[in-house]
Amino acid sequence: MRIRIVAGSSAPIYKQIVDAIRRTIATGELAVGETLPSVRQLAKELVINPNTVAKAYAELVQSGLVETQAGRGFFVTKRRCVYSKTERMRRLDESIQSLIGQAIAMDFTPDEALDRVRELFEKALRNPSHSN
Amino acid sequence: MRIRIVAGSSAPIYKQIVDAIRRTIATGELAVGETLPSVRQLAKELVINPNTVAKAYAELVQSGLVETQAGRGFFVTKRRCVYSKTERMRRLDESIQSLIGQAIAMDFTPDEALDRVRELFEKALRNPSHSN
Amino acid sequence: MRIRIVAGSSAPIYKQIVDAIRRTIATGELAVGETLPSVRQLAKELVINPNTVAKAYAELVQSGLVETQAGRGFFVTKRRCVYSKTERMRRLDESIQSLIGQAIAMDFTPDEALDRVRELFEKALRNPSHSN
Amino acid sequence: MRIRIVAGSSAPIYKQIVDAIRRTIATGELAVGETLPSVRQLAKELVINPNTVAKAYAELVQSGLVETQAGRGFFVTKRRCVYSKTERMRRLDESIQSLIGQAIAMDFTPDEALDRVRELFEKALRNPSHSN
DNA sequence: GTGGTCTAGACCACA
DNA sequence: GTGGTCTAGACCACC
Repeated sequence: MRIRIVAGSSAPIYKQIVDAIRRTIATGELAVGETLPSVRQLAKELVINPNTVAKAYAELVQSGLVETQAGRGFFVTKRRCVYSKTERMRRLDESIQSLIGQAIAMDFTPDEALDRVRELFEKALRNPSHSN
Repeated sequence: MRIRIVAGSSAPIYKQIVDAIRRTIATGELAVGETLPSVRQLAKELVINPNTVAKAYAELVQSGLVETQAGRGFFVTKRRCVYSKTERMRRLDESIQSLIGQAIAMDFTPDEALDRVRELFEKALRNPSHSN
Repeated sequence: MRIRIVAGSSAPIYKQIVDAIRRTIATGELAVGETLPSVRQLAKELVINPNTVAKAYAELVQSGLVETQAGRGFFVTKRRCVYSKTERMRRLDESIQSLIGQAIAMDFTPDEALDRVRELFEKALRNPSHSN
Repeated sequence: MRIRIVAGSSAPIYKQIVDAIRRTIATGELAVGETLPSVRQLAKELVINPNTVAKAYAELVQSGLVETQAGRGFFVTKRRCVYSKTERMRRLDESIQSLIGQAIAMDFTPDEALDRVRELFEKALRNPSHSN
């Protein structure tokens, strides 16, 4: 698995990792039961501190996407939908609001933004993460 | 001009101000050459620290939307784009990718997510950031 | 608010903090909207590293009991039931299994353990945390 | 003797072995003076690392439940209590407090929680740790 | 080798 | 003042 970290991004590194792995799981690139790269290995690969990776992984565990066995590693869970219906909606809305903020702040029209969302959505589902 | 600050929002207060003013300018509510409310007045109105308003104004100046003349106040300047097209696109995509990861990970279908994006977008434009 | 940290405990410090605060919230000792002690202050009080407190607080945020506003502090949320029904059950069972493991390992009879659980439950609800 | 190891369990493998054997001794399934399965045999049976079994046995020896005679194996020793009464109580209470925090925070009523505790307790005793 | 916890300390963003 | 991120490095538990 290859994750690209964008240094100049506004998003913190650990968030970028969470996002990236969430996508690889969501698209099935990382299948249920598979192990994630070890904390130290990924940290070395990305040339960042292991704690930063650990923080990202901890968030994935919290959200139920990933489980951990001490001494063995992190595994993609089969369990899903940890959150209640309203909570899922709340979180989706939060993400969307953040997107809208970005879009409006940069003068994209709603149509431009929506088109791009649709486009990337299809790409994500069709061509799971074009990296390997 | 009236700006409503949402305390519980995830967006920092100064950011909310920046966005709100950006939109009042975009919609023409605040025309080129007009003056913004003074820092102290707006701070009093919103019951927040003047430093926070000052910071928001500084960001508007920085982005080129607003100019300041010492002792006279802040003025709407002629609009110009700050980010290059590719830079804008890159930043937008970043936000979108994050949204998609969230949505798929929480088992929302693309249609559900897109509909919600459209919905919130319209809401945001109809009722721009609680300012009116 | 007073939290006692037990050095010799098998539970990690940050877990003890989570538990303690969870209880003060659950019993209403810390009411909705109230602010938690600041990270640095609590760290100083407990003579531990601020990061450890921050980790505990982060877990409370994740579980929806607490919200944060950067620069202002941590607040008790009114939102509840972040988790789905099955997830709540799963988490409850996990806690119970852990308890049962302890109890059996130390040769408590089920009746002894159950009585004690009942007793402490009543105490918790009746006499919110006998500390202030 | 048959011990089932649950890979996905939160409890470490060696701990599961310790608990399982402790219970076979408590129930008399393994009588005083009897020998435990050899480290290598049990490891092979459970398809785990012999070190893990060795560690479990070491803990049993440490707790006084089991003795070892070099070259001959591990034997069940006469039972004695390891922890003082107050120490046992303190540890149990710790686990219970944690459970109560969880339960109340997730809006379970004491009755719901207690019923579940009782239920899982009975299940645990009827089917002691998947060994039989 | 793996992850888990904790410390110390830096630097930034926010109010 | 507050929290948020990241680093460096220690020590432990587990496999």
